[in-house]
Amino acid sequence: MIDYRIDRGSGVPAYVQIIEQTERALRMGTLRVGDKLPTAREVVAATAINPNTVLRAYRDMEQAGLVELRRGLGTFVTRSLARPEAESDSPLRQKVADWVARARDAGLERADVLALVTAALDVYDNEHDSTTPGDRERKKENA
Amino acid sequence: MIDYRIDRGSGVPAYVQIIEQTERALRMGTLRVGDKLPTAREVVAATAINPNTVLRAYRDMEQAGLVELRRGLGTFVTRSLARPEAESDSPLRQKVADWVARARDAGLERADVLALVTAALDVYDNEHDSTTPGDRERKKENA
Amino acid sequence: MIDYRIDRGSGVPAYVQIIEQTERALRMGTLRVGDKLPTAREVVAATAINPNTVLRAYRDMEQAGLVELRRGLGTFVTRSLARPEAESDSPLRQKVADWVARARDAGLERADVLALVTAALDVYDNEHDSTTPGDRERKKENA
Amino acid sequence: MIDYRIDRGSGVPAYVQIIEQTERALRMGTLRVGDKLPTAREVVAATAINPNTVLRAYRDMEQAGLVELRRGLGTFVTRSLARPEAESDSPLRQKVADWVARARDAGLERADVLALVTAALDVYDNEHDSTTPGDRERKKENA
DNA sequence: GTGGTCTAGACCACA
DNA sequence: GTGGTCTAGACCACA
Repeated sequence: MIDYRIDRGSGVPAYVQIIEQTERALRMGTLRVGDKLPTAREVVAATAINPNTVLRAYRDMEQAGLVELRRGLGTFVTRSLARPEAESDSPLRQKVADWVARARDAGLERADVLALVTAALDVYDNEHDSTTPGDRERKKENA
Repeated sequence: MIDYRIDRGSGVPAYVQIIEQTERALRMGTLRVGDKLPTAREVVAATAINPNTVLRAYRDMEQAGLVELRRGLGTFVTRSLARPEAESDSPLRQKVADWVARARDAGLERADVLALVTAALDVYDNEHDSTTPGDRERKKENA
Repeated sequence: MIDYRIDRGSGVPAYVQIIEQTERALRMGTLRVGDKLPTAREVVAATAINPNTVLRAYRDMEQAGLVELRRGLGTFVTRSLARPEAESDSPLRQKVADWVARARDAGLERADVLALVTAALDVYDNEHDSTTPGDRERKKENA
Repeated sequence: MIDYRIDRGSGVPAYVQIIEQTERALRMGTLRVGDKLPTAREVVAATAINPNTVLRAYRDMEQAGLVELRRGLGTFVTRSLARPEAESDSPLRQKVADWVARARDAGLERADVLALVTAALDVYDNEHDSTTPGDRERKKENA
């Protein structure tokens, strides 16, 4: 069961944080089609945010076609965003685990790690921008 | 000069995006103490957000001790967040560039890449949580 | 409930006046941890300044760790600045009440009274400056 | 010669700080009719603010009838705000010096001291408000 | 209902 | 010219 963590004070709206964390779990395959999301009540208990806020996030994801709200039953994943390359035994995932460990062991904070990756993404995308015109989702995804 | 990209519709407030991008540049050493940030007018020209929104971001960073707003002169970096491990010729940076290239070449989107890294960070931090009690900045940094 | 008075035309920004008055109340113990500040709407009704201006003041105080803004609930004091020496039954407070009464009865205006105290502070601090190097908050507090 | 101290970051405009400090000196008798204020150039050297800012303050005080700007000569005090009760050998001044010393020795900061005095003024003025209707300058002076 | 973001626009402070 | 304050007003986030 996905375990949401809300960072009040990050400036990012709570419902956006729920959506982001859900999408990440979908991409990682942690959450699969048919899986049940926690009830609003459960999220409230874990995060101290208001049930309406949770429902707002779930409703947004329903409109995006990711989940389905079934009255009286719960909220269920209806679409996968999983990538075979992101599976837990993939070499890509092994490698990033090694790299992250190295970075953290060297004293870098989570934010440093994410800054490094974002910078690397920017470099890659700039280089492949004019070359690969089909690659339109680049920059906009995580500006 | 840092070049802000605002993703309207990400749900993340524009002023938060400016702060996040500035902090990333500080961590990467792209922005150094004494550097001038773009004027509110320049950001407006580049991003079509309102000058007040830019100033809100700059003011928040001033209160955080990162920059100084000098009337009539501009806004200047006053504190470094740079890490030697994040320098452009560091092995860590080389490695992440390689890994990102592989991931993107395999067809993963930016969001997939960031999801993989975040998941790796979570795994690492969970493993080192109870072991390394000084490591208190974990989860909260990027919930 | 604290009752803000805005002196338009003093040249001091309205949001600064709100912060100053709040901090004074915190120092005096008039406002304690957990107390609720008036809502932006209430301040607007009482002072005829714009809600955004009130929120600017509250936000600044939140970043200073003095209060917490809770959406939908209100703004609450989170830190005390109270000094036991400033309690209402302290001899110090008795004495200053006597002195102020004498000064006012002698025809001095509020500004005269504050000028006298500021001058006395300057004299004291100059005398104890080089002597007490730990006393670094002197002059800067109220220039 | 009066020695201005500008607290950048207090939120109070620099020219207002100059006026406030000048008025305090006038009330205390530190500055008397005929005295010369420092030249803009001198203030700039001491405070690192722009000469125009100093001139703005001087011009405002000229319009208030406190000083006179004589081209090529300097700026001179033309009106006294001094009160006999505030003279350096007055009992009122002795007393406040004692009280301030006590308060500071007890560990109170400048801001605590000023908060105590302001609170005492508020109490006094509230009590004498309805009683002494001629006392119209009360609250407004230092809101 | 309470706070939060953002805008357009006026006007001010400072260099 | 650059930042700073304030406003009125629209709309959103959260309780």
